Order: sequence, then structure tokens, then C-alpha cells
Amino acid sequence: MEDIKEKLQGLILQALKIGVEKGELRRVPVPPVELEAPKLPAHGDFATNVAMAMAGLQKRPPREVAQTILNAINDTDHLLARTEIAGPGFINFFISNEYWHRVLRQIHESDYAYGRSDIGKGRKIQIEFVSANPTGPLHVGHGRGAIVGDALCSILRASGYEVEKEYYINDSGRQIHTLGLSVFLRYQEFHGASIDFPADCYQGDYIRETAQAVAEKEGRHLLEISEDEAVAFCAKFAASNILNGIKQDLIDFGVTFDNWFSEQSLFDTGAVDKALQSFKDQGTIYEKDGALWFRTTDFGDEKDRVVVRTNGITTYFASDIAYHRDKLRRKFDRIIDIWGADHHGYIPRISACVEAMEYEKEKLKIILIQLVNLLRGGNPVAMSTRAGEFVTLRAVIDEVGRDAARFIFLTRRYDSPLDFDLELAKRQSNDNPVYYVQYVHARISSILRKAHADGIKPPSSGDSVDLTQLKEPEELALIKCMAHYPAVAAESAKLMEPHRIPFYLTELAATFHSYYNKHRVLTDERTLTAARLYMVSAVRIIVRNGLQLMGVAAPETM
RNA sequence: GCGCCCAUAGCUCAGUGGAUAGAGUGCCGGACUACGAAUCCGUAGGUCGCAGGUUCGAAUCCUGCUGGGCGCGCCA
Repeated sequence: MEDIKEKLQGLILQALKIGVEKGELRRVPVPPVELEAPKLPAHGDFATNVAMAMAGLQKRPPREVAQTILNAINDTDHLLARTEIAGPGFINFFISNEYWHRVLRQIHESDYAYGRSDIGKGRKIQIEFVSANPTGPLHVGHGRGAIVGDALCSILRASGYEVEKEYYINDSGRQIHTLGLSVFLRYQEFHGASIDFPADCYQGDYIRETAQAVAEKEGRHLLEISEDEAVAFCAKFAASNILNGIKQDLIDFGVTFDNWFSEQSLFDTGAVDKALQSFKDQGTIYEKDGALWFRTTDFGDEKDRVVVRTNGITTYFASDIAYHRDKLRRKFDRIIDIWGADHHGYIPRISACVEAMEYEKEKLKIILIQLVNLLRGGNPVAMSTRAGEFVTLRAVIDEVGRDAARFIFLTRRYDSPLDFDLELAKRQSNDNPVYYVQYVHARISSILRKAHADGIKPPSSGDSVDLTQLKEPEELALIKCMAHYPAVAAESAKLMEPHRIPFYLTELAATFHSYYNKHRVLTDERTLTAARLYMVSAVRIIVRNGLQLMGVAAPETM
């Protein structure tokens, strides 16, 4: 596919070469030719600072260098309508309408593939996210991580990366034991026992519900076996029960995974023992004060970390070492962990583990999602799984809707904290920007329906359309905006920043709505109508593709 | 105390070392007898937290400070 920017870049590079050959430019290293889209239309479609960047080594004023470059440009294909030298030495380029019109053909030809690229071709990425403990339902904070991870995956896949999504289930260790104990106590209560329920047990109503389910299934059976056995049974039952709920919540939120990786399986297969042994052999794990320590200080951590306690029980870090060792050996080019920002203190020890295995530190990227502050009418809502005080993700989806919730989560950089006001979200669900964008899709669909009803056939191929009909400033602005989409999608993937997609779509929507209010698509002139139908269908293609990356519906009607 | 993240319009937030820093929302005032008014047009609103530095040029990069969030366990 022909890219205007690349073509222009080629012209400039060629001009530089000619300049040198003619002896008009010194034979010195040239800086990279960077082209940017200026904010002001008066500054052209593209501008470059290359003349300013070269001025020093050329020992000539920037504007003079710029003129030399322009003189040497050989625009045989008439890509440029006009050029100018501006300000301190910018070169501004104005692309001819003909080339902008070609963008519409590209969009139609590419259709679903418009905005896709192969910049990640041949690269395998593993991305692990959510990984909430199966000790309680998902809450809003998990929702943010889920959506960012899910969208990131779609964005990377659209750029040619091969991506695998994984959920790490912490179905082992102390919190699972506490979960089992909590359920068992409620179970005993259910059978009439008077229980002094400990404060460090899980307090939520879902514990009672689970206990009741256990009672329905097992009757009084658990009262007749040893407490250890009973607690273990409850733990397994509850964890699996809760995990099923989590899976359902994620499905309803449109989030899917390729793998569900169990922490317990690392113990069952001996992976933890093997990992610890391997580091012991290597000398990275040593014994002190009756415990086993990982030498994380060798890799920049502030202190060494315990992997096996004096009581012989492994720490969470031990499973995590084994888990990351497993992931690293699965031959990915890169593995990504998405964590809540409150886990940032954990980064040095896990990257120590990566380095101890002699992988490059960059092999593992950790994305920290800042916390979601839950508010109700401006007042903070306490959030604690253990205390049973939280608003579930399900409640939020039910209240504000899946599309609106996804859009809210994605319309912010993940590294800045998010205030999520339930009342505001509910009230704003009607003027959430998501509807602004979706409305474009519905509106264009409606125009096409109307055209069909009036017996107007949309152009079947770009060749049959007279695109020179499209010359209104609003039309060219719309086409230029559309032309940016592939770059936005690629940039979003390269920087791993999903928020760029919704911001772009909002801008495209604004440009479209503005155009729509000023000009009619269906006019009395046949060729003009055909050209405009061709153009707005192209807008619809981009909106649909962009929303698809976000996991948001593109409705025909609203 | 140490570490990580953040600070841009009243509020919520974008912003690629570039030219006059932008949206949404809220306030005020306008636009449907035509393809969907979930839309559009206009007015007002700024010490880019503060102070230095780097350079032709800094909201953007560097240093220090201030303010806020989070973390600093043989918990997970």
C-alpha cells in the first residue's frame, strides 16, 4: 500500500542526495528526516525540521538549507500541491487533493484490514493480566486491568504480533486456606453453631452463599470429618466456585483468555522444586537463619528475599519464580505482566529472577495500572475484599453498560489514577463519548439505508467514482483524518498505549459530525452523491475497525 | 526515611523536542419543514505545580523542591 508520508520522506531523501551530488550541500551525516502533521492547517499537511537540524553541520542558515532542499525536490508524480519555507526554517508540504482521494480507495480495498500492519510480524508476545485471587468477585480495579489487557492484545494482534493471553490463578497458599476456613465457619453457623467470626477472615456475603451451597451439597458431612479436611474441602469448593464466577464476569465484559494457569499446578508438577534447585545450584539461592533466600540484591533489589520460610513453607515469591521461569522458557520474544500499581515494589525481585536466568531484563515488561478510586457522588467508597466492602465489576457493568464501562477505562492513560464515580458514570452513561463515536457508525448506516430505500446504489468499486467531486474543506479534513488511522494504530501498538485509539476515534467522530451538519451526503447530483457515499462508507469502516480493537460494539442503529 | 507513579482550563483528561497548548463536561447564546438534534455552531475559561539547567526551540528532556497517590513482611 502506498503511504503518503513514506513517499514524501523518499522525495526529501532523494533531494538531499541530489543536493550533495551537485555540491550544494556538504557531504556530512544527515539527521533523520522527521515529518510531523502540524497543528495548524496553514502550516501544511506535513512539516519537517530537517533544514534546521542540518544547519549546524552545513554551516549555513536554516532557511537557506531549506531552499536548497526544495530546489532539488523532483516531484514527478505530482504528490505536492505546494511547498513553503516558514518560521525559523520549517519546510511545509501541501499534498495534492488527488493523493488524498486515493486514501479512500485504500480504505475500501483494505476494509477490515485498514489500520492493520505487520510491524510485529514474527514476534511472539505473552500477556498475563487480571490474575485476581479466586477469593472474591472481581471489582472495578480488576475491570480496568482486564480491559486494558484485552484491548492491548487486540491492538498488538492487529499490528501483526502473535499474542497469547493468560490468567494466573493463585489457587494455593494462605489466602486460599483462609477462604476455606471462612466458608467452613459459615457452614458451621448454617448448621446452628454459634461462631465468633474472626476479623481476618473474608467477610462478604458471597462467603455465606458459598457455605450454603456446600451445605446443600454435603449436608452435615463436613461436621463429621477432621477440621483440616473440612477446611481443605471448602477451600477447593469455594475457589472453584468463585473462579467460575470470575470467568463468567469476564465473558460478560468481553474479555477472554487463551490459558488459565494454576499456581497449584506448579507444586503438583514439581516445577517449584525444580526452579528452587536450579537457583540453588547456581548459588543464587542460599540458606540463612534457617530459611532460603534469593540473592535479589545482586540485581539491584534493596534486600534479599525469602523463598522458603523457617517453617518449610514456600512464599508467594517462590511460586512466582517458578511461574516466570516457566513463562520465559515457553519461547516468547517478550512477556508482559499487567499489575495493579500497588504491586510496584515487587518489580525488582521479579526482574532479578529474569536476570538470574540470564535473560535480558527487557524480555519482561511490567505494565502498572494505576488504581481506580471508586467514588459515589464525590465521596470515596471503601474497597477491601477481606472486609467485604467493594462494588463488584458485575454491578458496574449492569449499571453503566459494557461499552460505556470499557470506553471509560480505555479513555485514560493507564499510568494515571482513575476516579470512577458510580453516580457520575451512571448519569454520564448517556453522554459518554462512546455514544458519540458509535453514533457515527449508526448515522452512516442510516444514510446507507436511506440511499438504498431511494434506489441509489452505492458505488461498487472506487474506479467508478469521481473523487474529484470531493473538494469541500470539510471533506478534505475528513479524509486527512482518516489517513492518520494506520499510523495511530501502529503507534498504539508500538508504545503499548491503548488510549490512543479512543482519542483518535473521538476526533474522527467530531470531524464527521461537523461535516454531516454542514453538507448533505444524498444530493440531487448523482456523481457527487456517489462520491460522498463512498467517503462516508470509508469513515464507517474505520470506526468499526477502531471500536473492534477496543472490544466495543459498532451498532447499525441506536 | 527510601523507592515508584502523578501534577495541563472550574471538573474529567489528551498533547510526537517545534510555530498561536487542545478536547469533553459545566455556564451562557444560537441551529431541525432535508440523509437520525445521542448532532452542530459560537462566547467565556491557562503562571502547563515551583525554581534552575540542556538548545535555535521545552508542557515534553535533566536536576532540585512542593503537593498528592501507592509501596517498603519469613503476607499474597
